[in-house]
Amino acid sequence: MRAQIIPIAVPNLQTELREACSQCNLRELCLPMGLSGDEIGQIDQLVEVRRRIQRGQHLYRGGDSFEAIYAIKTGFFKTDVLLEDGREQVTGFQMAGEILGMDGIGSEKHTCNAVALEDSEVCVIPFADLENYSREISALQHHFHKMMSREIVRDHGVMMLLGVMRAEERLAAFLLNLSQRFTARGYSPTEFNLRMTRNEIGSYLGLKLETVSRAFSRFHEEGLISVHQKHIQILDAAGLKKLLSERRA
Amino acid sequence: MRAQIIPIAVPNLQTELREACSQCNLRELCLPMGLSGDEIGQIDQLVEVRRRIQRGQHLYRGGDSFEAIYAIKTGFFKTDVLLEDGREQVTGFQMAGEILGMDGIGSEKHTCNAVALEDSEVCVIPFADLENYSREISALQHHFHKMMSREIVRDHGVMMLLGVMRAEERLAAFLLNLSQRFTARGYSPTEFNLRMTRNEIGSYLGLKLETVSRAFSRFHEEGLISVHQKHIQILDAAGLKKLLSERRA
DNA sequence: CGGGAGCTTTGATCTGTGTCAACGTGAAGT
DNA sequence: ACTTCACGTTGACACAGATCAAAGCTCCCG
Repeated sequence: MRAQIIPIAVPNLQTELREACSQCNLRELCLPMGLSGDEIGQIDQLVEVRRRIQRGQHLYRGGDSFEAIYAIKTGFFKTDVLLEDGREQVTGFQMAGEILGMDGIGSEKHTCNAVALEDSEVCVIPFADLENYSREISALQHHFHKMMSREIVRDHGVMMLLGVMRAEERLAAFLLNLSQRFTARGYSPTEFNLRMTRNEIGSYLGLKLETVSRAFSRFHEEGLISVHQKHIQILDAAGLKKLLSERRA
Repeated sequence: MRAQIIPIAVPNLQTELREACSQCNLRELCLPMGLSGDEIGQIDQLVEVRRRIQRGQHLYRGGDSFEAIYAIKTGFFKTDVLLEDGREQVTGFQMAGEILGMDGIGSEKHTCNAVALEDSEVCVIPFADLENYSREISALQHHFHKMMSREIVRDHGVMMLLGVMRAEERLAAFLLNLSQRFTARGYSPTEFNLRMTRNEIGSYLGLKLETVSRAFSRFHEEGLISVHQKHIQILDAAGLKKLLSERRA
């Protein structure tokens, strides 16, 4: 059921592909959201190239020169920033239809790392082209602004997690957020596989992996979720939500 | 030396004023950064109105409908988000030349509160107008994208603070960041007055006010800074930087 | 000039999460 | 089937920062 893919050999095991937005089943979720049929047709040339990124490989690294943003076609990524001493902060997990690379616009260099957590494909959107099309298609311009703004709002949510929530609140918020995003993509709201390790979850939530593991176990004991390794089932979403709204003395 | 200001009476104690970007001494720092003289002239009509916000008043609140972004002409703001139970996360402190309100683009409503920490003036930039001008003036378009991107990068820095740094590292990073921003505005790199309370600093850094106070005292004892109430003097910037790069076992 | 409100400092104690350590588990390869 | 390796779980203990409490400093207002 997936659109036609023509693999072409390229350097370092990544494969380039062609694909038009107008044919893409993510068009309602991704960059073209809200564009008319005509307008989507106009931006079909915007994505000239798709790139495959194997699990564990970097899409880009902090310091790489910024040329393009990337729309995730399939797969799952994390972005992180590193302190000189090696401490890592995962700044986000991104899934199909989400955009990577907007961090690089401001300085013309990427400022974080983007790593595939499973074999993935991204649509390469040369940024200069995007700005050109944006000047012609105001719906595209506006939607791009919305996406950047939402990234800022998302980041505020993470600050809230990190700044004021306790460990179990953080994990509950994390699970509910994943559930909601999987739902928007047509997957089960209650059952999914985590693509990231406990350590990566911990780094995102500002916790150590042991604390994440204990919180999972606690949720399991309390019947809120069922956990088997990376497989998660949400048994009591309302219970998880209650954790968030109930303030401890 | 300040440009002409014409006060006009308006509701709720705020005053509207007119001011052209081409006359503004912040033009090298603010939205018009990098525009040619001609281009700055073109956007002079973009800012139709200036607004005075008294200390303690809101420029906007979460939930307010989004119409405009704001360039700070003078003064100092904080932005924060609230949890239902009242816990507050300060997401940033903004000073002259910085932009407020980009959080609202994505949902057409503001998603945080912006509060003046001292009597302030902002230039109101109607967002629809900004998008229109952006389609004509590509340097403006590009610079606006850079500003949004930098906001994202800034937020990643805060996540790093909150996620992986210890209390004294957070405060050191905070002070160095303020120092650098004051410097960029022509103020002393080593001596300034904090506009925010210990509680607000704590909320920004994910710490309690007592912890912030103790960290200030500790820096003082160690000769890194001198603190008298809100007046801060940085005595050993290198020492503060060292705190950041030295990892504790 | 006195009183009070808001903010800050400092001390004593508590606690959630980190740290360290040992063991369990599942997947991949030989 | 056995080994290996990366990842996950669990327990015991430590500690950074939270919490609780009291007192000090400034500035404003009457």
